[in-house]
This record gives sequence, C-alpha cells and structure tokens, in this order.
Amino acid sequence: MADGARRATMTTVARALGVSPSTVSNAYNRPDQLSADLRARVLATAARLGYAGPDPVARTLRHGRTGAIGLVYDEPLSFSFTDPAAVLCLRGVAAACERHAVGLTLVPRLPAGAPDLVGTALVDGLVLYCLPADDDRLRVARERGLPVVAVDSPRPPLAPAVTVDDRGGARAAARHLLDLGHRRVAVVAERLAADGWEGTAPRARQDANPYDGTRERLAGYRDAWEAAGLDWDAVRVEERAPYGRDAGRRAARDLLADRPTAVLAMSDELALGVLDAAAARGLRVPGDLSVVGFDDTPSAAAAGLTTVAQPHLEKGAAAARLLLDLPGGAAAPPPLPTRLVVRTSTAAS
Amino acid sequence: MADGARRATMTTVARALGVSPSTVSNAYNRPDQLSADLRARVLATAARLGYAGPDPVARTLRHGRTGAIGLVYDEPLSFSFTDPAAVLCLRGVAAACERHAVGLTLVPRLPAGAPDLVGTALVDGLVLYCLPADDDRLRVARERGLPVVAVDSPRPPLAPAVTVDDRGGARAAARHLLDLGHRRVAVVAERLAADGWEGTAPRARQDANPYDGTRERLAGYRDAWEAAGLDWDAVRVEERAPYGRDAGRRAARDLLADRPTAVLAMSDELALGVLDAAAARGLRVPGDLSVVGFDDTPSAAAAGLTTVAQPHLEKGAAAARLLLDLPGGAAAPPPLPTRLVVRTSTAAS
DNA sequence: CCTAGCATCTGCAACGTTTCAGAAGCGCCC
DNA sequence: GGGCGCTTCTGAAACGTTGCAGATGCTAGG
Repeated sequence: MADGARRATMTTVARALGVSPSTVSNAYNRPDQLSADLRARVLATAARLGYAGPDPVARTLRHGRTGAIGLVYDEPLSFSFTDPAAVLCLRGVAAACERHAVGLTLVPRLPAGAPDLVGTALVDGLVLYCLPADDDRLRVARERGLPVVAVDSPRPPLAPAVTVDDRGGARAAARHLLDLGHRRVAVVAERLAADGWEGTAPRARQDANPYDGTRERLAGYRDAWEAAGLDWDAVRVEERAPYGRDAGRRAARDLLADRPTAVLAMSDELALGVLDAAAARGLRVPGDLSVVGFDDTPSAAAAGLTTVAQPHLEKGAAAARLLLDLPGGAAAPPPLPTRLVVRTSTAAS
Repeated sequence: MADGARRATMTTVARALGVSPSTVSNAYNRPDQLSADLRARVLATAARLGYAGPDPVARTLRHGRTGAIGLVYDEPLSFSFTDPAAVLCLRGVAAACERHAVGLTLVPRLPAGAPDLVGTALVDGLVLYCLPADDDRLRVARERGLPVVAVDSPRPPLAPAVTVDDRGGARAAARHLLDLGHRRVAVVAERLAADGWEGTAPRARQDANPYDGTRERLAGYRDAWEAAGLDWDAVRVEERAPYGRDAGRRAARDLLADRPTAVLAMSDELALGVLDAAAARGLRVPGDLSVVGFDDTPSAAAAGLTTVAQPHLEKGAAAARLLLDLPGGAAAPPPLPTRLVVRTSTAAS
C-alpha cells in the first residue's frame, strides 16, 4: 500500500513498531520466539508498509545457501534444448530440484571473452552436462569451491559424475549389426572435439575426443569390431558439426556413396538424419540399409529406429540428488544401464 | 592451494598483503584504480590463498542485482518440458538471457503447502508462462516488487505480457474447416481450469477459463462459427487433463463416436493424439476426418498436420527482453502474429 | 618554493539479514 | 523471600562486498 521512496526493510518495520529488528526476523523465521500477539502486529505492520518478508539475497548471504543449483551446457542453451536427449535430462534434474524445493539455474555460455557466468552464478552446486574434459568452467567451479557433478562428461577422476554404460550400449549396438551379417558398416559421429571440424575422423582424433561419453561409445563399437576379429581402422567414422539431424543427413549423404549395408549413428538425432538421407537416395530401410541410433528418444521410437536406450530422466535426477542429498559431495554411483532396443530399422545384410 | 579452515575472503587477502580490502576489491572491479604492480600482487596472493574472486552473493547484496531472471510454469517443471511448445519458448527466453549475459532460473512449483519459491528466488524479474489469471504467484512476485512479464497468460491488464494473436489464429483454423464444408466439428481442449476436471465443457466453463491464451483460442473458434451463422453451443468441446498427447487420444476416442467430420485441437500435442485415435479406429485422415492443431511444433510438421503457427522462440525472447532491456518494465508490445499452415490433415468434407 | 593536480591507496558506512548471548519480567516452589 | 526456570524481547556482531569521501605523496607548472 504505502510505497515510500525506498522499499521497506526489516529495520523499517521494526522501527515503525518500536521493536528490535531481531523480533521482526523472529516473526518470520521463529514464530515460537515471540508472543502470538506481537507476531500478528509485526505481520500487520509489514503488510501496511508493503514489506514482503526477508530479502532473499541478504538471507542467502547470512545463511551461505542460495537454494538453487546450476546447470551448465557445453553449447548455448537455445541450441542445447534442440536435442531431445538434453531436454529429457533437464527434466530429470528439474524433477529432483522440485522434490528438494530448490531452484534450477541454467547458466548460459557466453561468447568467448565475456566473464564467465559460472564464476558468478548464485548457486550451491553445479551439474555439468557433456563438457569436454579440459573445460575451463570445471576449473572455475572448483576454484569457487562449488560442488560439482558431471553428466556424460567429464568422468571421474576428472570430476564426480553420473555415468551411463555408453560403452556397453555401443558394443551391443555394433554386435547387433555384426550378428545380422553386416560388415560394410559406417559410423556417423557428432563432434569429437570443440573445433567445428568435419570429415572422416582418423583414429587419433577418435582417441583424443575430450567428450568422455561419446569417446566411450566409439570405444564400444570398436570393442565389438575387434572381438569379431575385424579391423576397426577400416571403418569410416564420419564426423559432423554442429550437432543435429541435419548433421546426420549431411554425413549420410557422403557416406552412402560407399554403399555401406549399415550405419551406426552415435545418437538418435543423427540417426534420424541418416534415415532422411537414405530416403532421399531411394534406399529402403532396413532392406537396403540398416540404421542403429543411440538414446531412444520419443521420435526415434516413433520412427521405428533400433537404438540403445539409456535412462535420461534418471541420469539427470541422480546428478541433482548427488548435489542435494549429501552437501559434502557423495561418491559417484555405478554406471546406469543401457539396453539395445531392436525395432524395424535393422535387418540381416 | 592452501585450503585453510575457512574459505578465503577479500579481507583475508587484504590482510595477507597488508593492504585495505577496498584495494583488493578494486583489483577485481576497477583495475584503473591501482597500480598494475600492486594489482598483480593482489591477484597472486589471492591465487596463493585459494581466493576465487568476490563472492557473488555479497556482491549481489551490495549491488541489488542478481544477474538472473526467473521462469515460472503453471505445472511442475518436469511435466512442462513434456510440451514441445514450452521447450521452444524456453529456448527463446534462454537465447535472450545468453545475449544479455544473464542467468535463467527455473522456479519450481512446490507441492501445495510448501513456502513458495517465487517468494525467495534470487532473480531480478520473472517470466510467467501460462499461469491462470488468479495465480498466487503473480501476487507474491508483485509484493516482492519484482518486474514481471507474462507469456500466453495472464494478459494485460492483469500483468504486462507478451501476447500472441491466439484468437485470430484460432479463427483462421475454424474458418478453414468451414470453408472446406465441415459442419459436424468437435473441439479437443486442454484444461480450462486448474481443477483436473474432464468432460464436455459447457459454455460457462469455456468463458470462465482463467488461462487467457486458451480462452482466446476458443473465442476465436467461436468467432468463425458465429460469423458463419452457426450455433456455437452445438459444438462439443471435449476437455481432458493433464495435458499431453494421451489427453488428445482419450478425448478423440469419446468424440469420434459422434462421427464428426473434423476436429479442432487446441494444440498440436492434442492433435497428434487425435490422429492416433483416428488411426486406431481405422479412420483415414483427411479422407474420413480432418484435423487442425495449434502451435506448429516440429512433430506436427513431420506428421503433415494442418495447424496454426505462432513464433514460439520470438515469444520467449520478447518476454525476456522486456524484463532485461528496460529495468523499469516496458509497455506490452503488440500481439505477435499467428498463421494458418495448411498441410495434409485437412480436406473437403 | 608554493600549489594545483594526479595517481594511489585507505576507512567507514552501508547492503538486509540472522544468530547468540544475555536481560528483563514473572510465576512458582520450598 | 530467595532461587530457579521460563517466556519474551534486545543489542551487537557477523555475512563479504562496494562506493565514496578523503588522505598521502609525487610531479609539474608558475
């Protein structure tokens, strides 16, 4: 009601009522510390003066707890949420935050040069999503003394993390194709470094991939390959950036000239791009070409894609819980399981 | 390096170096206020003591700016991000935040009874997404003196808002069906109140809908209907909750018993559910049934759905800009345009 | 040689809370 | 009537910054 020159504060209310600020504070935080009558009068005066309760920032300074955790993505936010898998993980994190009555702050990535927001975000901890192993933001968070949990990448010992059995899942995907008799197989990969490079990734690049999650996936494919006594270096790994369905389309356009009988796509979005490209080329799936994805997103399911399922929601939720349950920072849990889901995009060679 | 009993602070560093705290502060915030040499020494000592720079919370208290805006949804976060339209809007908001180098805090909705986080979130302003006109959180934000911008609902004069021409879009959708000769048309609606009710919504309920955006959509359908001289109250408006594709399926399952020739779905997710139900019933679209959606989401496009496009990204970005550009709170911009996109889910009756 | 001006640095007072060790008043019991 | 314990309230000291009005010393100009 009364909107003075300056917004009302605890002291304002205290003075108006002739009591001490501590009393006003108690009225809000410890009702048992003052008589019901006085408390009512405090609240009434507060209402009259337009005082909306203790200032959250000052309270935070005092308490040392912001009541929010942060979520950091490798790419700009508006791009990250283009990826259905990232959104699923976000939902998991959000669900855990809701359960703990804690805010979730998306920490934007700024254009290079700008002072990083990871250094100044008002959070009690950070979930890092798919950051490369050597990312600066991990270091900055550490320096601030913020608890950190990584998802997908980087993995321990670089950072405490919630991991998924990417390697096992990828191995199962590759073995599935091998079991179906495929030998001329190509891989469609998302970025294996943050340099925006595109092309057929040589072995050195595959191994130097700083994104731990996808490096594991590639390693899983290779496991299966070598277990079958085949030469992994003969497999074409076609890398495209930036990430997305279009990347899959473009990779496949080039790849299909080799007439592979099957494609291992490192994610469902890429795989859906491959399906597009195949259709454009008049190839039937799975008759002429088998395709396997990774992630098991809803649109992959709708498209009948054979893929590797991982528990996206649980992954995000586990990361948030790790931050929220044990403030000290808990030990990393065992890898979450992956599972091959066979649908209609794969058939015998 | 040195990890004392307590984390280093500005005063710690100052004392260690025998200078005043102000000097340390200046070393970080106003390099021109001290000699390059001293500054270097300050930074070095800070590094040695493991001081990571000014504490964001204290800085915030001093400055009165948190450097983040909040985003509030009507439903729990993990549910909201189930809606592709909500994610698109989120992307728009996030993009604007990135451009302004500002964090984006998702403010969870807590189970009833818990103290609302809108009252304590560390933000400089709030974007309210699809809140009912009488939502408490709008009031709480106001009391805190936080700038607020609503998206979709509530609309001015209840709150400054970014609005979309929902009514015009809906009108175009309905007219499209009328032009194709459809007269036996039914509507599939999302929740028209927060009570979880399901059924055929009577006129009173349609008009009392506290969600301004969807009320406008219904009004748009009715506009077209009445302009054609038809009786709106004869149109069955089938409401389902909670929101989602399954809601569309269930509504359609009941609705199709009436043998309508067309369905107006108030969103694409609902429309996709209607397509499912139609397929399950053996109805061909658009041969036996025409379906129009609203939103123009990617999966709607993929499904060939005729729908009403709205600029989701721009909607979110505009809301954030309104909060960030003019701290005082700018005037609401004119409604953003909608556009009927005719695809293959509609045909002559 | 005096002074104005500049470059550097310092102290103090906020910013708005919360906490904690009391103090004051009062009733009760032995 | 003295001591004890309880309830209710107060004062002062943090929490970690930053802005502002100086203080200090040094240089250049007259």
